[in-house]
Amino acid sequence: MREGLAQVLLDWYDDNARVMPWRVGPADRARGQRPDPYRIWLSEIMLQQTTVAAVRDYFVRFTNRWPRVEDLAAAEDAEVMGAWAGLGYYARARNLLRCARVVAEELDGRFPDTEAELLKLPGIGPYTAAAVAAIAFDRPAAVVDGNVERVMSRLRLIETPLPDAKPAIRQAAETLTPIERPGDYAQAVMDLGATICTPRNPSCMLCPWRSPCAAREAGVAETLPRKAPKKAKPVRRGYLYLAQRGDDWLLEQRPDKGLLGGMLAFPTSDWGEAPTPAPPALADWRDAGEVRHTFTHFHLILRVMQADAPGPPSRGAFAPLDPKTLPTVFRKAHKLVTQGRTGRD
DNA sequence: TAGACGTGGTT
DNA sequence: TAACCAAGTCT
Repeated sequence: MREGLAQVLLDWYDDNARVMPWRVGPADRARGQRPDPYRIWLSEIMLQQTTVAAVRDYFVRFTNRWPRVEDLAAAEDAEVMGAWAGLGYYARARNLLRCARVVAEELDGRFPDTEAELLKLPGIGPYTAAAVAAIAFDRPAAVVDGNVERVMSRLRLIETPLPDAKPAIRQAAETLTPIERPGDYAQAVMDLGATICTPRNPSCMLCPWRSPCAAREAGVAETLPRKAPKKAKPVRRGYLYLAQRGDDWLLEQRPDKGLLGGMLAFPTSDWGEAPTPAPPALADWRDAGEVRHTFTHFHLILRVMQADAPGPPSRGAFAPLDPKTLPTVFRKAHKLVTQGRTGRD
């Protein structure tokens, strides 16, 4: 009897599953071990638009510090934002806390086990709802992330550029999702996309789906999925102010909405074509150099101004600083003056 | 609905 | 070096 495509992939996964701190591997899963929904949810939030390599240490740190969703829900906002610093997309951390508090306080500490209910929680969209339902609760939910878009567009030779191809891709993904072992299947497709069906130089010779992959057959696997061209990033400039009093630094918390929202920060001017200087205290400001940083949609060049004996600040407050709790752009500025390097991106 | 929203590794 | 890419969500 011929095995279905899902079964072929599950066989491949049984031998090739990657080991990850939040994952219950196929062998343990077969013995009946169940994943912890809290850990699956946390890993999925961290993994949004973020590589496994970048997430690993943060995940271990978070779960050591906050082993259960109730622990995370009880944490101070600033503690969690500081622990998230460096991972990026900080709205995820704000929504993470909101979600943990809803689950702890209104759902008795238990995550919902259906896509529809998960989707109602902050920070959980279509992908994450499906991933948690499938991986944590073994529901036959179709996960569609960047890996799956690539795998499906190749397997079924979907040549329509993204995002117009999304309905066809979802259709293909839902059709393939099995009733048996849907959680392992979800992880298997993503492992396939991450290790075999890669964006460039896919290892088609090693692929369990090399037959019947339509794009491989047509010799165009590497060109899929097609995507609309990206827009060029503009350059913005600004001033950043480093004021010290002994071991204390002048710091402020950024507003909850917008770029780097809710994060600890050094005071800056506005960022634009011709920024207006905005020193946060009367002082003898000196030019300490330049920091360059690239965000998702623009390049930033910051003129770093430094002062040692500033007057009373008009914004922020002086406090001890652990630079690890700063977003990367501010960590670069701190490093510039503490290690005397020119910050390049 | 298209744009906002980070970062670090790879090519 | 500049561009591209990675387990998306929100507005």
